[in-house]
Amino acid sequence: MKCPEGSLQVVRKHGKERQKKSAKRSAPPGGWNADAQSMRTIAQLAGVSSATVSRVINGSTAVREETAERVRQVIREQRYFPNTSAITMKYGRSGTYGVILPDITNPFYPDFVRNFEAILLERNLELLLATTDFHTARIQQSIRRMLVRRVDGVAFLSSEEERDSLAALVHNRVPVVTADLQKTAVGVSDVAIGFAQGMAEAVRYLHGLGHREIGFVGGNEGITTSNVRRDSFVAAMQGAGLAVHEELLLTGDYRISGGVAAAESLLQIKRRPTAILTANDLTAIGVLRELHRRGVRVPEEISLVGCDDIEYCDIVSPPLTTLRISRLELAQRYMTALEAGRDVTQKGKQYWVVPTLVIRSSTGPAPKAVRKKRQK
Amino acid sequence: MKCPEGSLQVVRKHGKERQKKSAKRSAPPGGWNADAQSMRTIAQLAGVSSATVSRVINGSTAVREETAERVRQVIREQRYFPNTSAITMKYGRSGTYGVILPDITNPFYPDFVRNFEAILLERNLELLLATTDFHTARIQQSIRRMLVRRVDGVAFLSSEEERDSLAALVHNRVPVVTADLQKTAVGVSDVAIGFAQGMAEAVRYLHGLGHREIGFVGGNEGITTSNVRRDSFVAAMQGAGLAVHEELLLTGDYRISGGVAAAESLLQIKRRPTAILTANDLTAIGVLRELHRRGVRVPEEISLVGCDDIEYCDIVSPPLTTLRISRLELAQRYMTALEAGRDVTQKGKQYWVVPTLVIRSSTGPAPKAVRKKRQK
DNA sequence: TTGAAAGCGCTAACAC
DNA sequence: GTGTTAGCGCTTTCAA
Repeated sequence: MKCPEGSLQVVRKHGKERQKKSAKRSAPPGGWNADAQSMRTIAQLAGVSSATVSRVINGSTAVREETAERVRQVIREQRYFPNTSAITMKYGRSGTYGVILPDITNPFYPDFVRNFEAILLERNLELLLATTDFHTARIQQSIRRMLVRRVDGVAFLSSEEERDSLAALVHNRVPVVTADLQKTAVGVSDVAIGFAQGMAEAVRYLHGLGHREIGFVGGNEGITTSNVRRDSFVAAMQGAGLAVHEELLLTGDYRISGGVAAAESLLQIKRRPTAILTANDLTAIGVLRELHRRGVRVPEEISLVGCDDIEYCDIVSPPLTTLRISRLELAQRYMTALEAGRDVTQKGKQYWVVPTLVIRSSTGPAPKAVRKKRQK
Repeated sequence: MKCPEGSLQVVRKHGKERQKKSAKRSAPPGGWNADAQSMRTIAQLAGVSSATVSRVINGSTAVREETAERVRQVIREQRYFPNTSAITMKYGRSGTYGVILPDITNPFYPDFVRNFEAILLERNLELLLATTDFHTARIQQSIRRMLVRRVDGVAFLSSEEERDSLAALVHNRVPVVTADLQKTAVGVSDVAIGFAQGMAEAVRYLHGLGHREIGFVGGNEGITTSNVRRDSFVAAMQGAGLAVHEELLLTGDYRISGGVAAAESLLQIKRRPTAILTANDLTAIGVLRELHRRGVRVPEEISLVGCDDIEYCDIVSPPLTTLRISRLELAQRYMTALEAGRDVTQKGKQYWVVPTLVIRSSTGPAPKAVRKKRQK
């Protein structure tokens, strides 16, 4: 189909004719022009050049107030709004920050997104969201999406360590902020959760309640953030002078299902713990659910501590004791890191968010007495 | 600051010099060029014109295979990726769909986003997310964000009816798909939930269990989707030949807090219902929580039915009976509607998703006998 | 089969 | 104080 009707095409509208093009557009009787308007349209209607329109929009003082007002008037009448892709093209930056998440169905992340979006909105910035479902391929795809959209920075909350993929961002001058990797690199900052303190506090608290056999259900095997949490737990136990039993160190998947599975295994073990710490609340909820199903009472027989403090901690029964990680603080830290990291030739900085222990009803005194009685 | 150092600026790099500009960029020793690459860079390295590079990237057959391969080689070596804002500018469309949500912390929506994102990904499309927190100002702001980013369509799941704001989208040739308004307009399609059937099924089920005094806790007062749900409930009751008592028709806010508040009121009322239907699961969870706190047993004293079937229905105790709305189906319907609605001069279509009743443990036989005994 | 060049909307450097 | 114009990266005629 090469336009058989032809002749029309012969009229080339090149060169100087460009100027005339949008002049031909006339507003329909109903009101304003349905076509996307450009600055030229506005300029012509206001009897100025597009440069002046640009100046008015960007608040340049070098425009006579009278002219500016006329331009603003036309802008309002025409309901004109700028085309950000032109601006993006001009500057090579898009006023957009990317957020890469592992799993948007974990309530922790929507909460983060909500806070982060609010911060961006204040700065008139945009959010580009990508979720990875813990898949490496999706991570790489997400990073590419960020690159082609020319984002100004990436908040990378996907737990997996992806140095190589992230390098592509840094090479393209896109600062990156990772989650909880506890290390930085050129162009890559990190926001870590103070699990050392958090786990220490939780273990101390449980120890104070008389617990000595404490189990841990981590996140996905091999993922960096899982390791950090597990190691922090182990360190906390040692710090409290408690023995860590390998068989009580389980892995989950940061989801309810993983908690359920871990609880199943835990109940098979002879050395049953009197308390369980988990890598996140969903895991704890899964554990709770399985314990409940098996008729194990919480906290009478086993105490349970989650991590994150998602809203649902408070609706399960018993409400979960948990290590709260403030999503607002996290979002703020990310924004700070992103802004401070704009120069990707510099080494990134390390930021911290310290969790706080929120005590609810899933924890109680260790059941020594109870167990002894039963065993008789 | 008008460049006092002057002389350097005198060398204007205009006109034909443009061609030379990127030729000066040389790849650093480490490997590939850290500057964002353009097609010109690739073209020069491959010894072709940028038009040819474009053809190769877009799979035009009119390129000799040998040339094409050479170009692909350079693209790989240079890790080149296109700049979408240039494409957006060229076409006036961005390959992005906007999603406007009321509240991303309601697990229903992340679930939707997840499914919708997956569908977009298949089509190589992007997602622009905005949340409104039920505020009109935020809705308008979101719509503007969609406009300036030149989205190709908007999935508007924010419950409030915003005909006027949405008109701005349609005027700019952006098709809109609303949620559950049960009406369409030029350029505006709608995906509605079959609450008529759903509520009828739920009421029939409860009626079958002997319930006659059934209460309803809706969503935010005055919001269209709230009205639809309440009206569907009322119709369902009438259809089942049951009386609707005004005092048993309460409003909530689609959140846990609203359910809590509604339950408080409900327990004050003399005519205590034996069953409660709610506008969504969060509301039901709130009701459940308050009933639990007040020592009212579910389902022995009061049966409870939610709506949505979020994951947390299954972790509260007792697990919630609910009207399941499939997020996958919803996302698919939205995509279909968005694609079918591309011609904004046509009237939109009405689509439906029918909920299904999922029976868990929060519902049981009406407690007639129990109550009578107690009253003695 | 390939290249040259216009043009998408915007900004900024420069001219007046 | 305002206008003119190049140029951001890409696609797409049209010409060769």
